[in-house]
Amino acid sequence: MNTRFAVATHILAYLAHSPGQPVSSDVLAGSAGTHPVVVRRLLGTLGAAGLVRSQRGTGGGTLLARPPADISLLDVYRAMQQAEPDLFQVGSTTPNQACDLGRVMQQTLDQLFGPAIEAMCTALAAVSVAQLQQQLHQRLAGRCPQSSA
Amino acid sequence: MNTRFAVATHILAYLAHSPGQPVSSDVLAGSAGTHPVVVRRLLGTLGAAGLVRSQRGTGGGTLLARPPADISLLDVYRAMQQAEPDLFQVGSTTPNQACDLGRVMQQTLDQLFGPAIEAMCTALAAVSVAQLQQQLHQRLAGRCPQSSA
DNA sequence: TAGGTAAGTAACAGATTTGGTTACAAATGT
DNA sequence: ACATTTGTAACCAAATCTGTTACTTACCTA
Repeated sequence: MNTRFAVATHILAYLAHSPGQPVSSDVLAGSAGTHPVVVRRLLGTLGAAGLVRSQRGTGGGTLLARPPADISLLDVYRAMQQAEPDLFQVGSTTPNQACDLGRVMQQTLDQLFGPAIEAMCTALAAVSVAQLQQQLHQRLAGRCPQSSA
Repeated sequence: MNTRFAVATHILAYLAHSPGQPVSSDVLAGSAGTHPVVVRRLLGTLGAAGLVRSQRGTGGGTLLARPPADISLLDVYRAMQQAEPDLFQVGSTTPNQACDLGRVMQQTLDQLFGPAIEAMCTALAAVSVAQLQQQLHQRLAGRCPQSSA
């Protein structure tokens, strides 16, 4: 998998830390260790999925469009998948269409992978950004409440 | 994901079709729609994981090292992961280590993803190559029992 | 033992993907 | 007006992936 999912989650967790306070792509990029444009690309995807809202101009930035408890990792997954459809997909073979075995292999694999992907989605749906933030807060053990990079 | 997992599964299903009968990488490549060397690469990985055995020379080829009922898709997954460790892994961010948030983000993400990956593994473990072959057989509805490409 | 067959493996090429970067237009507040 | 920040397009270097060639090693058979 690419880093997009992880970075997107990172961004959302950061935004959850500053409720009501727009955060610039510069700050987010600094925290996630990437480039502001990369962040803005991801924010575009997250915005299209209705997870964040952005404001241009002075004092602008991005904030969560919903309470962090209402955003699950599955939402993030779906948002990223919308932009890049084969994130968890089983890589398609190009089986020999002349061979019957090859011809039905792809659909059979897809069907068998269905439950596996579904199971993963269920697990992702069980985790909210609020929970993620809480986890982070626990690990931080009080210091560095939100800023510092 | 890359096509390796799918092709490897394809290969195993094909081998399950010809029990006790060594199949050459040429034949397997023909069925999977790829190059014999690609197949041999994958067979090397599968062999290292103890899923297949190969014989060189005339009449040689590869056959399953165990009954297809004793090989799960999780075995395949693990074999491929052995050779390429981050198949389903959550892509690692390179978060700003100066920021406390960045520092704990990676391990927190890993922990949260744990159950999701575990769920997927459980689902994969529930499907055996024998079941896969049976599925294929049903779809083929009788014609093309094993060869033809 | 000679020759053929097939696996094992290294090396390389072309295509694709990915993340980072620059550049610039559009919007928004001061 | 002017500074700030998002929104995008374009491009680059690096990595990755699949296919391919070439060659060695092992094994079987005539």
